[in-house]
Amino acid sequence: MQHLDTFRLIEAIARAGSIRKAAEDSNITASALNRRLARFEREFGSQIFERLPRGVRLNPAGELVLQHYRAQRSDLARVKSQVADLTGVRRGHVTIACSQALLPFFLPEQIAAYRNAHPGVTFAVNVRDREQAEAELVSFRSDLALVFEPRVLVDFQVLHAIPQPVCALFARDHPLAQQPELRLRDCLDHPHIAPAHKYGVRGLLDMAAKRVGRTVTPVVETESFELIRYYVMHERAVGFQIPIGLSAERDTGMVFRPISVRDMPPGNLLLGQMRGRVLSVATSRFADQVALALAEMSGA
Amino acid sequence: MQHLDTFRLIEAIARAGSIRKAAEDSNITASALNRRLARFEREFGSQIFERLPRGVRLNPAGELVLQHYRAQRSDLARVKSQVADLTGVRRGHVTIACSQALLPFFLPEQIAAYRNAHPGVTFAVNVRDREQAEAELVSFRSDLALVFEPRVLVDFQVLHAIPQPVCALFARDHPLAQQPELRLRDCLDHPHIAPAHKYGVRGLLDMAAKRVGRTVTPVVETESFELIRYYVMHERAVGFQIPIGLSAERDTGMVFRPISVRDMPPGNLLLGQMRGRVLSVATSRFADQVALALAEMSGA
DNA sequence: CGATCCGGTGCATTCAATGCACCACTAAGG
DNA sequence: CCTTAGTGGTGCATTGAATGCACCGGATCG
Repeated sequence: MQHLDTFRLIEAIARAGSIRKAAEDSNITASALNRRLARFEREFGSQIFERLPRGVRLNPAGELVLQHYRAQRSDLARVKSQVADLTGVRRGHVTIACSQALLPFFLPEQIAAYRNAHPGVTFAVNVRDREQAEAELVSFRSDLALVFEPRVLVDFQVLHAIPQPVCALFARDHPLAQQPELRLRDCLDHPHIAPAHKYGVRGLLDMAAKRVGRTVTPVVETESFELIRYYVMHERAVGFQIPIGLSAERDTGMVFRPISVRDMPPGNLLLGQMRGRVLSVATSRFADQVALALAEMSGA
Repeated sequence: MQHLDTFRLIEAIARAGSIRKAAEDSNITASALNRRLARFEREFGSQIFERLPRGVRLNPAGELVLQHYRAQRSDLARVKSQVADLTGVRRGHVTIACSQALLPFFLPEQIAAYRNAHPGVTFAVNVRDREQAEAELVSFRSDLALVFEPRVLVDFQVLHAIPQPVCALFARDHPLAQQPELRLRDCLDHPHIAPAHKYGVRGLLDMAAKRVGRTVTPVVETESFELIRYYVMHERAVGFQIPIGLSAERDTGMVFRPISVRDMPPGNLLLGQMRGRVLSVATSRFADQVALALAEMSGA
């Protein structure tokens, strides 16, 4: 696998922007690395880096090469996983890029359930906003993405989708807890804590507020939904999150209720992979399990 | 590219069925080859050959590995082709598996036209029956297939299809040349020369004959459509072929006419590739050109 | 039972990959 | 305008992985 080693070095050069820095990062001499690159370019038949006075930078050919090797590496992992499956040993590794909402309840439960059945399978969970998640898939850094209301859909192949209404959350003794139906204007009339604009929940809130001639003016704006969940217990404020990121049993003292569909259509939580890619056995089975769990959830 | 070299050797072992034979074919010692294989299996993490008393044979894991590397090699070729495209040099190589009907007129014309525009692109044309053609695509030995009435359609992604009625051909002074509409029974009443059963033309003939209670009883049965074309000039016999394999201008002294659709539905000539594969720039453009030519042909 | 094939292994050799020292060059920065 | 600290690239000695040779143990076939 000498070959993939060279590719790892090429990736390091692209990342560092300089042969010498990359050499240092990779614990080899710059000369050796320089030669590896030169040899690769000679054998490949064309330069893949532009030589700049202050370093090097991938040229378009290099971008293609990088993409090719990432795909190859991922496919090799899939083959290994399938082989492991053949030999009876259920091993594998699953990398997931997901929205924050999945972190507290859904994913831990799903991963634990899967690992209970297949202890040989390991996981990596990367928290990413919806734009980053798709980039992760395209560069093969993640196998699956589970995100709320992703923006771009090129190269994102949807494996499963369930609707998730935006919910308002507040302390149990908050006046809104008495309301039979929760309207958006009521939430906005109270002090509220909202996620940053890059998140899908905020996008839906902004859009819905605009439609009724209001704006979202949070007293606290944050990138952390965890903060939102805990904050509403301290100030008598209204937070926002989708149901999958909430649990009535676990967060006692807090209640959450969906905002009326008259004000806001539900958003979509999407499970997806890179379009056209063949997933490893473990990843594929885990995706099946997650899809099933999502289906049961939206059915119930 | 040390790595792809090892894979070439593994392919040689799989082909030869024995390390020693493969070593001889590859001009290295059996010991070196044995070690390469051992090292690969060690690094890969599992054996890919069963060791038999009289040699070795790929195990299921090996089949997967082979498939993976073939895909990888093909994808690397695509990347190289795209890079060549970037650097302005239009180079590339296109491998086609095709039915015999394409050989005399259609493909030479198409290839010559393409090479006239892009002299850097080279071609390989493999004559294959319809079953072999699909196998060629799956194993990445060919990039495109252009075949008449392929049987299996798994993994065969159709890029373009045109109908082709089976035609009867005979000498200009053959009695059938007077007939206003050509019926199947008339052809079968005369001595006829027909292709072997594995060909689509024969399949359609057999089926149509059965429907009218007749059988195809050729005086000459052959695997060569070239023989058929020339034979009808020597004996007063009826041959069969699809229009794309025939030319009124070029084969003077011979005429051909479609068999009435009342007796036989036209078959399909399909241009296809391996499902899901990304073709090289040259291959993709050539496929576009061929599809266009086919469209014009069926339109006219 | 001998001949012949097979995959696998210890040992000496060789050649490609590496590290070191150094060159030429450029962009900043007094 | 010169210094300095970066950069990519190169000649040379060294080393270690891949190779070839000779050989082993075992299975099949005539």
